Amino acid sequence: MAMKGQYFMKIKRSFYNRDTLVVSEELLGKTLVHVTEEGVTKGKIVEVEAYIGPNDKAAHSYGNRNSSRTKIQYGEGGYAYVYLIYGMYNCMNIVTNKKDMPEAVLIRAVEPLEGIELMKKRRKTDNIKKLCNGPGKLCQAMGITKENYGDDLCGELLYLEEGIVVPKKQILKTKRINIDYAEEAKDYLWRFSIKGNSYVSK
DNA sequence: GTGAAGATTAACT
DNA sequence: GTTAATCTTCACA
Repeated sequence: MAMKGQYFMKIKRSFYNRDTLVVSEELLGKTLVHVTEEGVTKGKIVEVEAYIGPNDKAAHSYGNRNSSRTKIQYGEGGYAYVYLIYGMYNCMNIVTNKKDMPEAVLIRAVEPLEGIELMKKRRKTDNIKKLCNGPGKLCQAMGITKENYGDDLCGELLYLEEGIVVPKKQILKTKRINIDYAEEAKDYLWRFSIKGNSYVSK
């Protein structure tokens, strides 16, 4: 089989084992891939949020809380941290930084690339713009559940591929949303999105 | 063992 | 703008 070239290379562990804010920015434009029995779905990451445990009141791992839920964040980067929120929706995070650094990046929105029919079936809608424009929605569309908790992103089922490189001036930094309880942490500009992309969440 | 709250979404008024 | 849906996790006893 011919060399696929850099645009389809799987992202390596070393990418994730770096500073969380740097990884967050560089995640934009990359392709999220999930292989399931029903088929393959791919989406371009267009919006993310960083959660840096020890100093981030919004993070589940704030103050180095280490529970059965957050423990995956204490390992190496490059693993999936999936949790159920409000009893109904799953949210997918990518664990970043090195061992004993409980940090992660929440995937908030992707642009559907492959397996769009499957996404429509799972989401029960034909509106492409609404398939993956939110953390709960993209997990539903791509079939990501807490069964994927701890999955190795350097494995074969759930991983990232190189995508387009997003120029700095197209990266929008804004405050995170829906975390008003987090006091001063809610003002951090830790939400990154691709400027003008119509698939980001509302 | 018991209870409160949440990194959301869709459907309402 | 407001609210219900729905269940795991965490804090406390």
